[in-house]
Amino acid sequence: MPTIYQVAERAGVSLSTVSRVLNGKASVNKALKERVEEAIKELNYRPNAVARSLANNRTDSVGVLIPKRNASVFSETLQALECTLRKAHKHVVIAMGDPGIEAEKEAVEFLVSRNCDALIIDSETLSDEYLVNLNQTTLPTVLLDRHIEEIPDACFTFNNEKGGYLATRHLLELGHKSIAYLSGPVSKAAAGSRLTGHKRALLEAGLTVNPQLIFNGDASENDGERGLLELMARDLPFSALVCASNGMASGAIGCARDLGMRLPHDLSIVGYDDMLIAHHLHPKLTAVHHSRADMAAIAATYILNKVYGQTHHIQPSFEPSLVVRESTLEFAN
Amino acid sequence: MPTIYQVAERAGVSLSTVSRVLNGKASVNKALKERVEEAIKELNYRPNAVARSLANNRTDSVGVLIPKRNASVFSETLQALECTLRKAHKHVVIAMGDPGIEAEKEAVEFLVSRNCDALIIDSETLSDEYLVNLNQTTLPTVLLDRHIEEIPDACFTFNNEKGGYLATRHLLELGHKSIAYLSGPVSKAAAGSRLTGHKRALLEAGLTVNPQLIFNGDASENDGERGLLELMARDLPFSALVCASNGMASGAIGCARDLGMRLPHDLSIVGYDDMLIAHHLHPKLTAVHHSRADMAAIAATYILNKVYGQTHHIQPSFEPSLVVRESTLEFAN
DNA sequence: CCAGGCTTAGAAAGCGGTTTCTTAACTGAG
DNA sequence: CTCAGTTAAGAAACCGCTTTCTAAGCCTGG
Repeated sequence: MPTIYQVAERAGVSLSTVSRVLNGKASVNKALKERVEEAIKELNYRPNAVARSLANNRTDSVGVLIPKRNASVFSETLQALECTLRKAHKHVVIAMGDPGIEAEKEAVEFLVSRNCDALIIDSETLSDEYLVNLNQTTLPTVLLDRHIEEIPDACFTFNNEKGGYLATRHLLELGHKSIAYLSGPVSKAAAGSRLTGHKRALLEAGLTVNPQLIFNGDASENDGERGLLELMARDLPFSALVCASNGMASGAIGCARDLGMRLPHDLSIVGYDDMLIAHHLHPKLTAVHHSRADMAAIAATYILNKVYGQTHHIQPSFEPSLVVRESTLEFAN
Repeated sequence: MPTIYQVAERAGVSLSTVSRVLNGKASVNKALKERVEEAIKELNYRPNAVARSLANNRTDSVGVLIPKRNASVFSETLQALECTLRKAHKHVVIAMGDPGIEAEKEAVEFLVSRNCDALIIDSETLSDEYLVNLNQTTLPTVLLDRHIEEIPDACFTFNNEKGGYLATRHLLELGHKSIAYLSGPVSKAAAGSRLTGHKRALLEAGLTVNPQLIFNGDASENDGERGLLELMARDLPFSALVCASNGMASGAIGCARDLGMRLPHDLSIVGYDDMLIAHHLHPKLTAVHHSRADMAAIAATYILNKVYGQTHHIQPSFEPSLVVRESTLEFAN
């Protein structure tokens, strides 16, 4: 690998001049500039990124921490981040937290020790305090799908309340009056908001919220099955079901089928968020959609602006929408 | 951030001594060593990875190129790579090729320009010649799911022939005699091998290979549907179908259902490779499975040995296996 | 008791860039 | 024509660490 020194030698100039040509910050004589550029081509020279980083105190790399969650969440997010950042010549260093707070802290440490310029974190586990501290004292950090009071600018979240609202309103518009709900863990803000939206839709429609129609699970496929069984055991008839995650929807659908129900005729089901699952289930699942890709791209752009002094326009718009597929049907008596 | 110099000062030694303590390569006086370690703790010192890289001419980073293919392939591979490499304190820099040879070359360039120590590439697009040259003249490179004659050691592939064989043999064992086959693009080695395996199973069972029962598609869901329709139009009865990709299996299942067929009673279907889809389809899809995670982990370990002089034992065993779910049934005349 | 061999610590030279500082040359105004 | 004021190129310091080189100190054996 040729160095800047060899380029200078070949062009008959000092290495400062070569550097100036490379960075274009200071003016250099046109003739010299051309000689340098020629030398660069002839030697097939490429500046050493490491040396540059050392001198600049900047690595042009962004650390990304995504837990080993389900495949589609993971890859959609990462693909969008990588794409946005690479266009700006930043690279993505990745760490995948094993579940567990210690493992995730270690992953963050790992990223920090690699001298990333910024961090993008998607974690439910790490504490507010830790993240605020990280952001304020160590590295600029943005959070995906999470909100923390102290650092609102650094947080990017979906409008889960609206998502829950949309799901339920869709069913209401189809004429359903008795709508059950499989909730994710309400200790998590996202699950709580979705449920809030569900309730708002009911109230707006003049209906009452019946806690007997709400099941609290952990968002897993397994709990989808358990939830449906338990709701049915409560002996309160319902013609539609909102699942706050597509994993639960998948479990519920399988369970319903095992029970001999015909879908969507006997039960309309709305799911949430995982488009890959939604597409492959049968019936194809009507579900609330929000674009993790959009969120990721915006978060990455925010970093570009904040850390690298770029000036992209950001329009933080990633509202949920409802994608109607085949799992919901008009209420027929 | 404290530097090694400040540590030296505080410990009252030279920075060479601190360096030696850090790297443990040369012996240092026990008392001094303790003083240094104390100073490190007190200052909360962490060596600067960039400076270290510059001095060592080594970044401890491995570039990974994975095309933006389907989510589960992507994330399974990446998760395994990251996990294996991080345990060895190497980090993963990621680039995602947009489809297209130029975009992928650019992505490789990007990784090379970041001074990665090695490359792990999963690409169907890049030419043999380019990859051989890359491996031999630029950076140690390993290839995932691809075989190139000139650099056999650097290639890690699945036994697709065996996979195709297993799929078909399963159906034969269930008593099926007339088995249709939806193939991926035979120009790709993997698809060709699977088909070869399929044929071998037929021949072994004393059956003949009927080209009328083979459809060549592009592995997409869409072509699964097209394929099934075309095969049925050929008016040659078949009781079972092998799909060389789960995408096609998904398309075929949807199509079969639209045609009013009952699965698996009217048609047994075997799929290939994507466990996520296989799980969520209905009926749950019996499919050939091979572990991309295993392959990725082994490839990463190979890099660890070759580039970083480690000495892990490698046992390159990732044979395909058949996961029987619900989409295949005994042939009942 | 002293020469020779080892061990160990410090000084200094890189690694490959960026940037400040210096100086030489050139500009234009008085 | 001279002198202050710019401009542009080179010299050198620096980023933080590793490693070679040098030399000091110790031990051992003759």
